[in-house]
Order: sequence, then C-alpha cells, then structure tokens
Amino acid sequence: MDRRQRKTREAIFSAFVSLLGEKDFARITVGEIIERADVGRATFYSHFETKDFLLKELCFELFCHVFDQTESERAEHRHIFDCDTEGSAFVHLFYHLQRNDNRILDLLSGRNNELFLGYFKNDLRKLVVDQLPSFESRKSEKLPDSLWVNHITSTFIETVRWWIDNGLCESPETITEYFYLMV
Amino acid sequence: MDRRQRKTREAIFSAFVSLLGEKDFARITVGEIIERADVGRATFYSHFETKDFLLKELCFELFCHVFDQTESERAEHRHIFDCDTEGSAFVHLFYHLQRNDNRILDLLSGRNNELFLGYFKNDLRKLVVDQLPSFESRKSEKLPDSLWVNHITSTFIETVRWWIDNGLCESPETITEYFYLMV
DNA sequence: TTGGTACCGAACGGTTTGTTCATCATTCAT
DNA sequence: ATGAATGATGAACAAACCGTTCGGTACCAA
Repeated sequence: MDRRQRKTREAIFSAFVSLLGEKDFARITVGEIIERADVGRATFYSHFETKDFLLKELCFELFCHVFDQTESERAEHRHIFDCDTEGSAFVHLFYHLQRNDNRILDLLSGRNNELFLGYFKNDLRKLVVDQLPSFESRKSEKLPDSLWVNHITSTFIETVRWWIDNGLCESPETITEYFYLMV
Repeated sequence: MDRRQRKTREAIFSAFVSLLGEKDFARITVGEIIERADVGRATFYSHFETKDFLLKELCFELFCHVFDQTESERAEHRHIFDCDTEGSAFVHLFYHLQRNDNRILDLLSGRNNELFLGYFKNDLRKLVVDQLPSFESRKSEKLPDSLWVNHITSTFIETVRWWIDNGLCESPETITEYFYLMV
C-alpha cells in the first residue's frame, strides 16, 4: 500500500481514537476528525464511506489483532508447556486488556463502552465456542446450547466492564477466577 | 396537566415509538417525528429539549410503569397466597414482556434493542438488589458484591434478549428456570 | 522521467437542527 | 359568560453538518 495512504489512514484512526476518549461517538463530527488528523475533507471520504464505517474498520483492526494474538499465544503456550489450564485463553485476554494493548482499554472504558463492547462481543463469541469443552461440565442438560454460549460470552463482557469500572485493581488471575466462579 | 399538553405529548410518544420500530434511533429525525405526530416544530421543542431527552422520558415512563406494577403484583401475590416462590418477581417480569405490555417488546426487540436494554438494565438493578437473598445461596464467598449484583442483572437482560431473538417460544416459567439455572 | 495516484482546499447543494415570532385556539378562574 | 393565561401553529431563520465535485499540486513507483 502507498505510504501516503498508510499515513493518512493512520492519522485518521489516531485522531478518531483520541476524540472517542473525549466525547460521545454520536457527537463527533467528520469536521473534527479531519481537523485533528490534519487531512482534507475529500481525503477522508476517499478512505471511509462514512463515520460509522470508520468505527467498524477501527474495531476490526483492533479486535482481530487481539484475538489472533491471543489464539497464537495460547497455542504456543500449550505447545511449550503442554498445559491446558482451564480458561488459559481468557487469562491471556485479561492480560492483553491490562496492558492496554493498542489502547483498547481507552476505548472499552470511556463514554463509548457500549459501542465497543458490542463489537468486542461478536469476536469473543467465536473464542467461547472454541473453549466450550472447558465449561461443559457446569452446564445443565436443560439449557439450550445457544443460550449457554451467549451466557458465557456475556458474562465475560460484563466481567471486563466491572473490572474496568473498578480501576483494574485485581490481577488477571483473580479476574479469571471470578469469571469461572460465575459461569 | 392541560389536556392539550397531554394530547401532543402522547402523539409525539406514539409517533416516536412507531418510528423506532422501523429504523435506527440515530436515523430518525425530528422532522419525521413531528410529521407523523402531526404537530408543529415549535411544539415539539417546547415539550422536549432534544431527541435524546425524548428517548429518556419515554424509557422512564415505560420502565417505571412496568417495574412499579411488577412490585405491586408481587406484593399482592405474596399477601394473598403467602407464597414466596423463588424469583416470583422475575416470573412477573417475564409475563409482562410476553404480553407485550405497553409495546415494550416492540422496543426491546427491533433495531434499537441495545439502547433500550441499557435503560432497562438500570431499573432492573434495583429489583435485583431487593431480591438478593434468593440468590445469596449460590454466591461464592470470594465474589465481590457489586460484581455479583451486576452479574445477575446482566444475566437477566441477556436471557430476555435470547428469549426475544428466539421468538418467545418458551413459557415464562421455563425462561425463569433457565435464568435460575445460569445464575 | 513519466504516468499514475493520492492529497489539498475550496466550494457546492442539500438536510437537519434549534430558535423566534406573530397569530390563532383552548382552557381555566372568576 | 368573559377575560386572561397558556398552549399550538406554521413559517421563516441562521447555523451546523454532510457528502460530493473539481482543478491544481505533491508524491510515488517503475
């Protein structure tokens, strides 16, 4: 990809993220974004069809990255230590969050958490399905599968939300323990 | 309150709800609302400061009603039959939803579910706190209280969401059972 | 160097917002 | 019943924002 393209794209993302830390997504205007990104109006619209698409692409880049990385770390981990600790994938995720990789934390907290947690949840669901066996023992026979998967996913999301709101006081291990106690 | 005021207020609410069933909240314009409500522009702004406030007041009217009614029904029920069935308050809530009281269901499903479920959750949290004793037995000692309350509330919300998405096939009793199995 | 591509910046028509104001209709108190 | 108060009307308004267009400029890759 052309270096110019990369630079403006990055500038727009960066300006957007910084604005998201300050105000509601709905109140952010394209004018503000291009001003802070120091980019022409036409340029913005040549990169992103609209503000909503910008958000969508941002989430895609951010979350796909995290989940891919989590997956590979987990695979590697298991390979080296041959450990299959219950929920190891989830501990990894909590670690990612605590380290505030890619400023994800800035987005998941702040005024727009609902927005991002929604996208986050979508990607998370796949991971949960992969990890289903480690939960199966606790599942009652009566519960429908889809409800069960949804419950685990939501519980994770809500745990993250609670953790963030409480200032990330607990260690990832403790949070993982809480998570498994609930689900 | 002046009859004129009541009428226009009701007309605006009604038009708004009907529009919410058709499109995203973000894409609904004040122009559309006043057109469908057959009300002057100035009139709208004399009633509601902005579109967001209209939403907020709508949720307040709707949910307060449901929760108050649920509370009183539960109180009466207990008084007559002296029953303290576990989670009776929640069964009542599920019944309310199934009967689509006040068209709440139309709002909780549809495109704007996230929006309404957010407001819904706020009111629900109080109810959960009231009902805490009936969950206490399942709570591990290690879990912080606030996390526990949040978890129950969220689980209820997610159960509702799942129920609606699946077309309300199950009976309120079955759903209540699912809910209690998970939490 | 050359041809292609991305950015700039200004301007544009169109939509939405929230306000104002003069006028008319309804309600309420006396 | 009547007058005063209050609410609704509809048109008009400036301001903000959106998404697009276009000619000119800077940059890139081969």
